[in-house]
Amino acid sequence: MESKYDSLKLKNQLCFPIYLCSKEIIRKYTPLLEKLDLTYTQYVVMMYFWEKETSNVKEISQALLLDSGTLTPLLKKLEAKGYITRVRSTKDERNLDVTITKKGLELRNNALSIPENIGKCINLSKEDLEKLYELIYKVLLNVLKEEN
Amino acid sequence: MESKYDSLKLKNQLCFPIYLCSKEIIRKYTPLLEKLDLTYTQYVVMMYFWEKETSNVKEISQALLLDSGTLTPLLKKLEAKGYITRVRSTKDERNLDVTITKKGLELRNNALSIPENIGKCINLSKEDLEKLYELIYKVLLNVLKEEN
DNA sequence: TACAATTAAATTGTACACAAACCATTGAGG
DNA sequence: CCTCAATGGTTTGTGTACAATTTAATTGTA
Repeated sequence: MESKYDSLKLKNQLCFPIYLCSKEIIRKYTPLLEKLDLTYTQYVVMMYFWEKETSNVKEISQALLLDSGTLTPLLKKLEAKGYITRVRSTKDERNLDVTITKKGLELRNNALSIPENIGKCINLSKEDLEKLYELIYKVLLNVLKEEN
Repeated sequence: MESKYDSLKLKNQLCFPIYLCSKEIIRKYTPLLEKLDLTYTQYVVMMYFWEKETSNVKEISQALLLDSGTLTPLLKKLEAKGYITRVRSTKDERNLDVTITKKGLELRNNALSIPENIGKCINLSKEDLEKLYELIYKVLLNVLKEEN
């Protein structure tokens, strides 16, 4: 029987399974990342630095869609672990120059097995993977596009 | 040029856009849910109670994949808002009977416009929506299946 | 050149999210 | 019965996550 409340049923929600997927995949990462002494978010930031060795809070924030209020303590933790350095820019003291260290760069070698490992958990065919990637990106762009 | 590190590039990660999607959609919910005095997680729990008026922490935890350590304070907040009641079961004092109140049930009427509103942000065709739903569910089941 | 507006980070406050430890209740075996 | 293992929930500790506020530095402008 239909009801005007059908759209509020959990099984008709798209966001809920996406939210669960995100949480549960991240949970799969946790034991793998423990060996690197990283959390998932820290791992994402390290992936960013493996591609761009120097940056600042604003750039990271824009690239990873993370708030400065999230990044500030997170970067301090990565600095404490010796993976990055944090120094005020001499050109513009408002900016914080964040740079990966030798230790941080070397960490990448210990992370090489992780993507494969997670891929096994996700366990999709190549076509499904590509389609999912395409659709998730489409949603992400749509959600970010809207200014309302 | 190829590199052995390619699999660690952010753009080759599937989890990252899923994680962003989840966060950003939830962010779209926030202003809509403000009118109901709910956060996203609280909203999910209320949707659960709109379908099942009485439950307990263990059942909710299993249905929504939320830890009891997350649920305890969250349910206390919903109780403080008057949307649910929390009473120890008389049959087995270990269980907590959680029941939606009249006020909590009535709240559903104020939530009716939300799914449509979010749908507009996500802005996918019917086919894309169905495909995405299917794929996300497939991933979720795979990730949950694995016991390693 | 003062000084208002802007900018980049940091801080504050609230709310998950979950592992691990804890605690009270219950049920099962001796 | 009595004890002890199992169960269901709560608490504690750590780490995001972000809105809103604050602070310090810089820039644009009268």
